[in-house]
Amino acid sequence: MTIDTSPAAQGYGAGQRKGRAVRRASRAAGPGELRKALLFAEVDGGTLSRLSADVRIESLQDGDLLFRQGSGVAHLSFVLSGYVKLMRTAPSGRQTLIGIRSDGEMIGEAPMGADEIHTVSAESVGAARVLKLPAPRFARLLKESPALCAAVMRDSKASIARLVGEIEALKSQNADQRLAHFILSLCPPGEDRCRFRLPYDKRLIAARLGVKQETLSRAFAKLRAHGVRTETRNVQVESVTHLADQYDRLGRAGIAVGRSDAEKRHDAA
Amino acid sequence: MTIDTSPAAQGYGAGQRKGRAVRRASRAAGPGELRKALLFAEVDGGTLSRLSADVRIESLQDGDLLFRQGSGVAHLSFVLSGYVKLMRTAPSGRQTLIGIRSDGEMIGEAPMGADEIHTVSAESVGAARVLKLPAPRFARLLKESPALCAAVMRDSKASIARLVGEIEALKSQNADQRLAHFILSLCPPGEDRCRFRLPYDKRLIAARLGVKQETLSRAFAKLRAHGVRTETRNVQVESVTHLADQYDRLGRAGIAVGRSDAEKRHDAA
DNA sequence: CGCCGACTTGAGCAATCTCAATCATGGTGG
DNA sequence: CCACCATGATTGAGATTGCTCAAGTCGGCG
Repeated sequence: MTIDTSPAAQGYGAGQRKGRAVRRASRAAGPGELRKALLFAEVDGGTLSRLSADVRIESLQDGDLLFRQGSGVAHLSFVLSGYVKLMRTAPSGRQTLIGIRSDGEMIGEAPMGADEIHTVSAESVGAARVLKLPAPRFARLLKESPALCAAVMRDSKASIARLVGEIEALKSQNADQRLAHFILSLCPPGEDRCRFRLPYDKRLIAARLGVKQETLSRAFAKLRAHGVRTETRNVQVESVTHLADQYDRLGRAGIAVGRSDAEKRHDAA
Repeated sequence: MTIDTSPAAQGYGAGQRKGRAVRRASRAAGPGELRKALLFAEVDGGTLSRLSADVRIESLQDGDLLFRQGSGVAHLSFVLSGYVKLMRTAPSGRQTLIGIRSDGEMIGEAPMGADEIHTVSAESVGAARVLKLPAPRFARLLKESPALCAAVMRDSKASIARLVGEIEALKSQNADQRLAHFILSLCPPGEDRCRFRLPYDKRLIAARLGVKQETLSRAFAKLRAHGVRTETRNVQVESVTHLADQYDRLGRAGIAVGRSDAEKRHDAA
């Protein structure tokens, strides 16, 4: 992969530690590894073994670039361990976090044919291992395997649901609420009092929630009053149910669709 | 369709003009009508004619509810004329606009089987006509037709791209920029000076851009200095290129992914 | 004419960003 | 071992953006 000089490439200078396209330790892999990709959970073994030729596993270091927005789609990749962040780069050069992928998740979109272009860039967050299979082979099998089609369609639906949820959050919740929701999503189910480690640093969490780092820090401080302790990356939640209850109280008005009928009726009352 | 009393149903009281599930003038339709759905643009006639049984066309009035978030997916629908808005309702009852569909566009997601649930509500904006086909029939044909699968996957990709763009906009642009971008997207291609009509009222545009109506009004006022005149729903753009150039100047810092390498290099210089 | 809905405008306030300083931590070299 | 530095995180102060509430305008329409 070459380093281009288009406007979209701003921020990836040669010799920089971050953003380079260097990868280490690429090795071959078999069909067994493919099962680790959630996409293939319900795909038949026959299709999987046909897919498994030319499958490779690569180890990435923090900041390694997996692919760049605007470049051609050569592989379909999955996270085996670690985290990979997806970003969009505006013509101005500004980068916006679109999502973060972890164990078993697909990185980017499933290629359906030749001549596809990456709509986002993908970069490793810390050390990570990814599984890559050649896009042309995948696209070919996609045409022949209804099971694979079904898997891709299911995955797309899940992606869309996730993105819709994100848009809803950005439009209708303030920073405190988004952080509360994020923390609740990390709490292990079952326990009301819990303790866990943040999956990545606060800078990345801030980007994920769509706020500045300082704002996130203040939001964490505000949640302390609701039973959320943090020391660096460790979080302790006094009571998950209590935090969930306080949810709307952290709220703001939000961006509605004009006035809802509920509001209208309320006015009339 | 019944009116439930769950929290999510707030705002849909019986007897309200808006939000009711009443529809008028449902009539049968043939395979010819199906071609108007963009999803089917490249689907073979055989599949299409098999899909066409039980296809119906319905006329909606402003505020008519097509389906409600949380209800079962009974049909796959397309806009034939007019606009349909997609909204999510939070447990608190607050509604957030997720998207707006117009001519030929699919409303919601393609059903893949039984037991699917609508993740959003759909409501007519002004008068509209929609085409509906039974979900079970569509799901069955989806299993048998690779062409249909390909169409659905292509559509999902487009949806994802649209949603990603929206998230990027919400995270990295301020209200002025989002409005400028929206206006630019409405300008007919080719002409530098142009004049057109806004597709729907400003309340809905505000919800789409994720701001309050008052904020939108002020954003319009600010764009006047950049050659954008508006009188009610009519817009005149002095120079599309000039507006596009002014784009970043309307900007703010935005929510980046930590500091980009570009910024780091800039500091060093 | 008078009302209604859509839109605009103004004033104040709340949330968030910006800039800057500080602090803790871990690693590095002396 | 300690001084030093880089990084991440926190905190403070002030500016900006966008929201809230409220009033006012405007164009249709009965």
